[in-house]
Amino acid sequence: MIRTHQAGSLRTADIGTTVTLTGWVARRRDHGGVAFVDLRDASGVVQVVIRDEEVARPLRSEFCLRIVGEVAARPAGNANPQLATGDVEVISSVVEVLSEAAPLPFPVEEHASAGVGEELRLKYRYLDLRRPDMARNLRLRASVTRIIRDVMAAHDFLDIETPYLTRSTPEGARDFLVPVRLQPGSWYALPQSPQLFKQLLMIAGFERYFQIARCFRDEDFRADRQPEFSQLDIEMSFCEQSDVQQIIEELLVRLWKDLVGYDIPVPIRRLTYAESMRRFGIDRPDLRFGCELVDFTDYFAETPFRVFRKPSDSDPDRAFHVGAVVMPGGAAQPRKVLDAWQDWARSRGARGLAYVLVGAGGELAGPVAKNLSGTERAGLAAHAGAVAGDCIFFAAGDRSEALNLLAAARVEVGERRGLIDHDAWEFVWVTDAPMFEAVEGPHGGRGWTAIHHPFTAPADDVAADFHERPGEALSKAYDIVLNGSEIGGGSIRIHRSEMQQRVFDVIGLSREEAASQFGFLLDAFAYGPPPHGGIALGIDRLCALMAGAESIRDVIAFPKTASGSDPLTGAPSPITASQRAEAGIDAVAQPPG
RNA sequence: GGCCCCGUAGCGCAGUUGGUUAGCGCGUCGCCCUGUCACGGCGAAGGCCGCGGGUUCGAGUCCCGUCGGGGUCGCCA
Repeated sequence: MIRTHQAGSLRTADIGTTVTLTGWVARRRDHGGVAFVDLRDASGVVQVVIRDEEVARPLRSEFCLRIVGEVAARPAGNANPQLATGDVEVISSVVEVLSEAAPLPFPVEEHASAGVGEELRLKYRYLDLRRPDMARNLRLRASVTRIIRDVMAAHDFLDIETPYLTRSTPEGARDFLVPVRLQPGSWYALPQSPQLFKQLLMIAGFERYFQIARCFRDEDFRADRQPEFSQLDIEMSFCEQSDVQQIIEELLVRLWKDLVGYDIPVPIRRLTYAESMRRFGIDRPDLRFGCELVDFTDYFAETPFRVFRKPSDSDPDRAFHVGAVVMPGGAAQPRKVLDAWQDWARSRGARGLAYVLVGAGGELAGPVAKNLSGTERAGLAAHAGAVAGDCIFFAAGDRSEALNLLAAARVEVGERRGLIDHDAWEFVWVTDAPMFEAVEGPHGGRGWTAIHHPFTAPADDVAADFHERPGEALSKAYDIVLNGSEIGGGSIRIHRSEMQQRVFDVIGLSREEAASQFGFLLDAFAYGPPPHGGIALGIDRLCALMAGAESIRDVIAFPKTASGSDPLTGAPSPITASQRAEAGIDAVAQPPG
């Protein structure tokens, strides 16, 4: 006698044996004095024949059963050669109802998995997770973390936990805060990432650290953003960028080979940030299709068309840009559709999206064309790389805003024209991002902020004059991008106090502020920190992409809705006055000393 | 915080220029059929049309507000 709890794993080789199965009733049907129960567990479904109708009749969907029976081949002469529930069935001798089930709030069968409201699914998440596709997602996720631990262990990385109750730092995203009963008026913050702790671990001499860490950020939601999320956090000492990339590539190759059945070509291609922005207008390019952007800034330098000319009153520090993206076959779009593109652009905060249609004979049409000079019209299609029948979309203005619009237009073109191969896996490293970007200062002046984070090392630390011209300084940062989604990012870190101090100077963080917020890290840098660097991979996004899920909610067991609530538990919820008092929420912290 | 879409039976949806008794499929319940597998047949129950105002002789339908869900821009070092 064999015992098994894996209904779906029964095979023809098991015929003749007696098994014990546990699971849920997926379907029950009566035919010819025989009752059939499709019994489902997390591994799949098997059909059980119950000869006692008195036993079978009360069974309803989602009753939890234990069944003892003999595995049998299916009888010949079945009208349907495509067996729905496996190659074998079980003839029951004992059927025990372990627990009954109320009528379901929504269908649990796989074929009905689409189309149920998300809120309802989350309220009954334990039923939602019984659905085979959701169960598959969570099993996939478990496989991902298992392989991560395998690969990390094979390379002697230590799994070290860091605090979830830690110090609030004003940099970056909004913190989730936790009141502290023992020190009324003082608060912990939940970590946005283990960044500072993993750097301290490097100083402590653990040369290779990893952790699958939960991170918390109190920002608005997206389909790929939750307030708490998981990342694979890695840090290494005495390493270069290529060392980190090599580990990640080995990991990604293993994951995709074992779980997707795809061989990722290595080394994964590299793009510099500058090249990515130039060709795709974005630092996370989708390389599954072409339609690369074309720079028209110089082409239109002397244009009579005002929209494409740099305004005389424009900020001299902000680069002016005219760029284009070609929509193959786009000239056939009716006026109504072209107008809809304007609405689309305006919904993204742009003034509009200029376009020129290339006619069958190469002649240009559309409202923009007549504003251009004869010379400009003559060379336009060739410069854009457009042919007869194409539509050329233009964006003009502040360079970062124009590129932003063009990048979105490029993806939109790819989707509308069906240019994106949805079975493709296009990985790319994007490297050499700028250290800083200009921001409005607190009093209206010009300031700088770190693009990656303020512990990222400058690309050339020999010259190391980044503080002289912050806008031109590049960093040793590297992001890993898959199909237009950023799935991870990291950098080589600064390991010398003097350089760290200069970064703080550039971003306008005073010595007092730096000491107050990061003093413990700066102190640690006084004790011989090794050169180090690392990376973090977003596990939720990674799993969502692997599973083909549209939202990371589909690879998280108990996610939250867009307003941050959990319909299952009712969290977040008000607390009582006594809880509030005991937590010391309303107390004012006494300054030390 | 801005913008867009959606809220009709347990679930998924339809509901015409505002018109009389709000429909369909699945599910549920009852009966029948019986090696079926998204079985089939007959029948029944099941509705504050998210909520609150307004316009109108009349509102599921139009307007305003609000709540909830989803998407997106800002935001996410």
